[in-house]
Amino acid sequence: MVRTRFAPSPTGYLHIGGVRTALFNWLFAKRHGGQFVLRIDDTDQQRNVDEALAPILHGFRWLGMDWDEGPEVGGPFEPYYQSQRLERYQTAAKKLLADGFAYYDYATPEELDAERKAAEAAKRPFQYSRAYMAETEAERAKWEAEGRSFVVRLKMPREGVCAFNDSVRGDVEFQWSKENDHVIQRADGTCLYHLASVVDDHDLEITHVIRAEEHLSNTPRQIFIGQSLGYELPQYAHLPYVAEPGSKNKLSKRKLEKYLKNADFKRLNEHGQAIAEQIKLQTSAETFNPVIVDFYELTGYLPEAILNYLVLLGWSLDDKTEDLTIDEMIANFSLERVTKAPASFDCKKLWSFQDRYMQKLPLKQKTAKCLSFLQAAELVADPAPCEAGPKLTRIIEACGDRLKVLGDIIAYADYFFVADDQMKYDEKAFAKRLSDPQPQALLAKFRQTLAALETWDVATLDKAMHDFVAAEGIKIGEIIHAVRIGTTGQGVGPGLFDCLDILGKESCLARIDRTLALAAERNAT
RNA sequence: GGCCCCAUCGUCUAGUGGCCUAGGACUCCGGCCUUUCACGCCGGCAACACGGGUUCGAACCCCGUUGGGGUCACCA
Repeated sequence: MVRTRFAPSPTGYLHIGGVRTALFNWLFAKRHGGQFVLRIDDTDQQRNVDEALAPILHGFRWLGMDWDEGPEVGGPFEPYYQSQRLERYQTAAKKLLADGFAYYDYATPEELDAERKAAEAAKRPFQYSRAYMAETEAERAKWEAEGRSFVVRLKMPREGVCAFNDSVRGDVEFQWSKENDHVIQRADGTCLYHLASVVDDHDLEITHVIRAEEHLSNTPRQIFIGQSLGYELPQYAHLPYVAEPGSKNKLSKRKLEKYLKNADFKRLNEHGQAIAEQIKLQTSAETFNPVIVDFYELTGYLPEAILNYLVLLGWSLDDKTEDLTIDEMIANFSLERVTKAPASFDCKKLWSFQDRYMQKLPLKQKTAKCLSFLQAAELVADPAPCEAGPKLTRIIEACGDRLKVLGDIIAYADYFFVADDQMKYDEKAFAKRLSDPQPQALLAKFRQTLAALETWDVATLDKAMHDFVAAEGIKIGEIIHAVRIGTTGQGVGPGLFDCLDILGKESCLARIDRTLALAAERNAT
């Protein structure tokens, strides 16, 4: 039975790189009919774990990555919080101590620091001298008489090699002599990550530890802990990390300012910020930016698109396949096809996946999802009046592939829902197309044509416009932009006849009248 | 700096000794279409880091160089 895990630390947000790691774990478990467990690595923080965890669990749910065991769902190995498993680690530490694989260390941080500095000055790698190591009661008593407190350190081997097989890197070797005696238990009795992690992986019967490459150099000490405790070791797989846009540095949550200098990243971010503003979302750069998964949910990306983009970051099916359904990912995922080199986060490519998935989304679903954005923007009441649905469907059809994310509906649809006398104008477009008397006169004249129409549909409007153009001997561009701005306030948008049709005759005429009046007013000043 | 990992178009990648004149995708650049925008269509630019081997033959194997990155906590 394959069991994998993802072990987030409750930080308050779900990092996109973390999702990629989690996704690979999840896919691997699913592929082998195994289980995926979520374990919370909260050995360090005590307060507000629930609060800091909520966005992470929410992110997993949104992405559709369900966990078989873990917070909220429970499981046979409860609890799934490291903060609640302290006794297990202490027991393990005790055993390590009893078997001579760990020792009490009475060195003060200052003494340790001095050793470290001396090593540095002598240009040799630091290795603790074990000067304050105590392995017998007598030694302990001696140090304690001096009033010293202790931590528990691993007594790492100082010769030989640590060799292990990694599912993505192949055979890896480390010299034991280069390893340090890592602390596994603090003076206050609490235990550290490496001990906790190894004990938990064993207790939770994790078979495959699939994690980011940054843990590769931690592996020897974890192997030492595991072996010393008599555990059967899991199979390791170290994934290349996700790198910054346009560089090979590890993508981090703390370097937002730097990423914003990347034009693509900046554009993606600004687009999201604009939507957030429209739905009156209070955002902070810390938790709302393209490195954090919430960003994509809040602005209306589709989870399948995100997942599809991420799965291809360090993995591929073959030389051609780009679009994969979740089922196809599960059916085909393998660690053997994971790349070794880090992959940069490419905003443009993510965007193109989103675009394609958006166009594939059935109209009915798109309508339902867009509706909640319009409601958040307070353009449509909640619950929605019954005429809103069909109208929105028509708008979305008219928008076609202009909608790249669900949140785009706001910018494309606001003028369809706003009262005629509340419609806002894009001033640049107004100035360009309606500041001269000529287009104003044409618009006024075309208004009469529209007023005279008895039927009001796309075909009729289209014909009316073309007849008008022919009769006036003008080019269509000379009138159509003025009509668009006159009725929608915008210089760009869906096909004009669709817009007019959706708006209806009464609104169109009222809006054109208002526009004409405004233009006249501006002529005068 | 020590240790470890990595190295194909700008980016994500295919490629496991001959099928490679190196394939696909995104981006970019032309052109077409077009009432705006967005699509769509057609075409194009663009890579095996370098140097040695091994071999009849190397993007693929070996060694070295260079470059990039990760990691060196009483963080996770």
